[in-house]
Parts: sequence; C-alpha cells; structure tokens
Amino acid sequence: MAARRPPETPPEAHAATRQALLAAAADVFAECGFRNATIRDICRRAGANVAAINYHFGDKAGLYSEVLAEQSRVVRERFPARPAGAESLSPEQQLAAFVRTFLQRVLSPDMHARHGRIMTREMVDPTDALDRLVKEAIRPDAERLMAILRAMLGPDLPASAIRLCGMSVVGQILFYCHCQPVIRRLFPDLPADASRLDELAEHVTRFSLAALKHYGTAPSARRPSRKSSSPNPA
Amino acid sequence: MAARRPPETPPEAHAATRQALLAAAADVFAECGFRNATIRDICRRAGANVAAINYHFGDKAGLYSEVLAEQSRVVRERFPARPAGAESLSPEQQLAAFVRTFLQRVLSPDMHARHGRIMTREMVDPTDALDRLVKEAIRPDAERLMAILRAMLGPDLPASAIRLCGMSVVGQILFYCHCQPVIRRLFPDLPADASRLDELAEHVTRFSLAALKHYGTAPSARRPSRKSSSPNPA
DNA sequence: GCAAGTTTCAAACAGGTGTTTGAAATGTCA
DNA sequence: TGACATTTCAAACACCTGTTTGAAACTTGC
Repeated sequence: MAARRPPETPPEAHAATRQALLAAAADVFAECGFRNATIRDICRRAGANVAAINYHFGDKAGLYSEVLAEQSRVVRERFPARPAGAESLSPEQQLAAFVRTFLQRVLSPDMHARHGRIMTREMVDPTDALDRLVKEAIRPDAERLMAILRAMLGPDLPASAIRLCGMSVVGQILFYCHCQPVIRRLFPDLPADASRLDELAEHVTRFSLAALKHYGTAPSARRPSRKSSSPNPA
Repeated sequence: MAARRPPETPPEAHAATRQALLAAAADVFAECGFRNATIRDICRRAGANVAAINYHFGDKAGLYSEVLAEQSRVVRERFPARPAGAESLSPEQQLAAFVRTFLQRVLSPDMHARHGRIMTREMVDPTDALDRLVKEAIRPDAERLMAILRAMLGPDLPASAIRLCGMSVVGQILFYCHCQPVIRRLFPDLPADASRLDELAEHVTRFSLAALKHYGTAPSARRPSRKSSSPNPA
C-alpha cells in the first residue's frame, strides 16, 4: 500500500545517497523546472536507483520541497538580507548592500545560481512550494527593503509608493536573472552572470538612488494624449 | 511516412478548425507553457480531434510557432513601439509612451495577457522559437528604447551605460509580469493586472525619469567595505 | 450523380512518466 | 554467528505523451 520509508526521517541526513540525490536534484530542477525534471535523470546523475527517491523522500514533490528548503536556508545564511552591523550604515549604504546581496543570490556562479533559477521558475510556474517560500524567504526580504526605503523617503510617503519603489529596485535586479536567455541573444558580446556582478550592482544602486532622491519632484512627464485612449493617436 | 498535410498551406486560414485550434492553443500555451501543454487539452477546448493538429500544423512545435508569430504580429500592430507622430514628442514624453505601451502589452486583460505569459515562459524556458522572436520582435523594441535614452542622456554616455539604463526600465516593467504569483501572495490586497495599469505606468515613468535625469551626478553610495569580500563582515 | 480532393475521426503506436513491488544486498547489534 | 532492520536494485505497473494510421465523412467541380 504505502511506500516503505525510513521509520522516522532522522534529523541528520543519514545516507550518502540522500545527499547525492539532493545535489543532483538541485541541478536538474534548476535546469528543467519541477515538472520537466525526471527522476530517472536525477537518479542517473546521483548514481542511485529510481526507487531511491520514493524511499528517501516519499515522492518527487517531497524531494523538490526538500531541495527548496535547504537551498533557501543556505543562501539566506550566506547572503543575509540584514547583515551584522547594518544599523551603523546610512540608508543609502544599506540599499547598496541590499542590491549587491540580492544580485549575488541570483547570479553567483556556484550553487546559488541554481537557487536563482529555481526561484525564477517558481515565480513563473508556481508549485505548491511557493506559498511557504513567500512566507519564509521572500516576505522578510521585502520588508527589509521597504524599511530601508522608508528611511530614505521619509514617513510622509504613502505605503503604496514605498511598495512601488521596492518593486522597481527588485525588478531591475531580477531582470538579469529572468531574462538571461534574451540578454545573451540581444548582446552576445556581454559576458553573462557573475563576472559583471560589480558593474551591475554599481549601476542598479546608482540608478535607484538617483530615482529615489528625486522621486517626489519630477512631474512624470505627462503622457501625450490622455483621452484618445489608444497609444497610437490615429 | 510523412504525415498528410494540406498540399500547400494556403495564405488565408482555410478552415474554422484551424482558427479554433490557434485560439485554444494560445490559451493553453499561456497557461502551461509549451512543454507542459498537451495537444489533447488543446483539441478538447477547440472541439477538434487530436489528429487535427498534425494535419493542420505538422506537429506541436509548428502549432506553437504559428501561435507565437500571430500573437507577436497582432500585439505589435495594436501597441506599436514607435507610434505615429512620436517624433514630435520630447524624449521624456516618448519614454512615458514607451513605458505605457510596454505595460499594456504584458498586462492587458484580453488576448495580450496571454502573449505576455507566453513571452515570459519563453524567456525562462526558451524553445527554438526564441531566436526568431528576439530578431523580429524584441530587438527592434530594444533599439527603440535605447534611441530614446540616447536622446535623453546625450551622446557622451557610453553605449554600455545606455544598455544598463534600458534594462533598468524594462526590468521594472517585466517585474509585474514575471512575478505576478509572488506579488499576489505578498500584497493580496492589491488588485492585479490591468486595473492598475495607469498607476503602474505613472510610477515606472516617474521613477525612471528621476533616475535618468540624475544618473550622472550621484556617486552611487560606496559600498560599506570593499575588501573584506564577504557581504557579511564576520 | 460522380469522382477527386479535403477534412475529420476513433483507434492504435511507440516511447516516456512517476510510482510500486518483492527480493536481494548491506549494515547493525546481540 | 545469527537475527534484525535498513538500504538498494531490476523489473514491472498504470498512466500520459506526441504522433500515425486508414477508413469514414465531408466538400468541390463537372
């Protein structure tokens, strides 16, 4: 009836096969996404039998959520959104650090690139794991960013404007992760990923700081014709 | 050996079944992506037999590329990147129009939302169709945007900086398309999609104009500690 | 009406999917 | 050593996938 399992999944990883499966699964899920990854592919790379996944993780979804949880934990420990000593920095410096950290999370060439790709896929094609991910990982980051922006923009700006500005900052960062295939085709001469991390962090920070400093002043350039409805004024 | 096909695919759509298949396929591909869409699902919605796809389009990939080509054509005709009369506008107004057009393309509630989702999936999980899409649809838009930015930022800024600014603008816009599942979970009270189009266009334009106006001046807030390498100064 | 071409259809095909099985191998502890 | 639980394995299961088949149903032009 039900599959045999380890009677109680012990707190520590108990088998080498388990670890090999987790590592291989991270690769394959990052490459193919949850739905298109095959357990036969994962097991081949891990040197394990197909039945190993059901034995160790119950089923494919169980393996996936374990990969996601572990990656999320490792990445947030390695690149914390609120690093020690952040309070002594100016809001501008905190924003610069946030941007750099976030870019590292999604562009770092090693294990973390896989996390960026898996998160990207989760956003475009959510699985059941997204709810937990938002609650435990994404929301704390979002609130951290909005606190920084609040410190920069003052208490008078409505919360909705803070949110919009936060999405503008994060949108710039995620672009390099979500649109990599397009960027590579549009600008083939650009070296991708991590080698440009410094340059990208510098630009996004500069662009965002300039925008935030003068966000309240600019009248946003009235659109050409408001009432002719169509953007093509025929 | 080879499947039977219409001897020469006539220039006009010759059958109602063909149109029904294209419409149903657009829905399903937008919902599930190319790989996870099933021809049985498409055919059921179109009220057609499974063999109809092979008869009318050769195979699943043929159907997909036809959907993509038609959508791209329709959307770019409805929301042109370079609307008539754009030359008489200031660069700032042109940027405002560009932002609005782009947001409409990816957020409009009707047929174009499907196009936005299909494009999103194509970026995250490219198929063979992406090369053609970049050449025919994305690159012209990118060059249009960079021309606007060039006019605003002057001829002295290096092309690489123009590119980065362009990606900052587009990244803000695509965020609302790529991250919709996350946005919905983070801020459930926000009405999604199209009803906020005016507000979003206004914000992205204001944010970008403020950034571009002062992009050269800000020294980008030096990062706290450059040489201690880790963002977590342990 | 009739023949030719066009379009649909139910059924089957070959291959891939996640999952399960029951036995064999391995480890563990007395 | 022997008895026990844990872990692996090849094989099979049931299901789903895109595609093909060959005949039936249409449409068209004479």
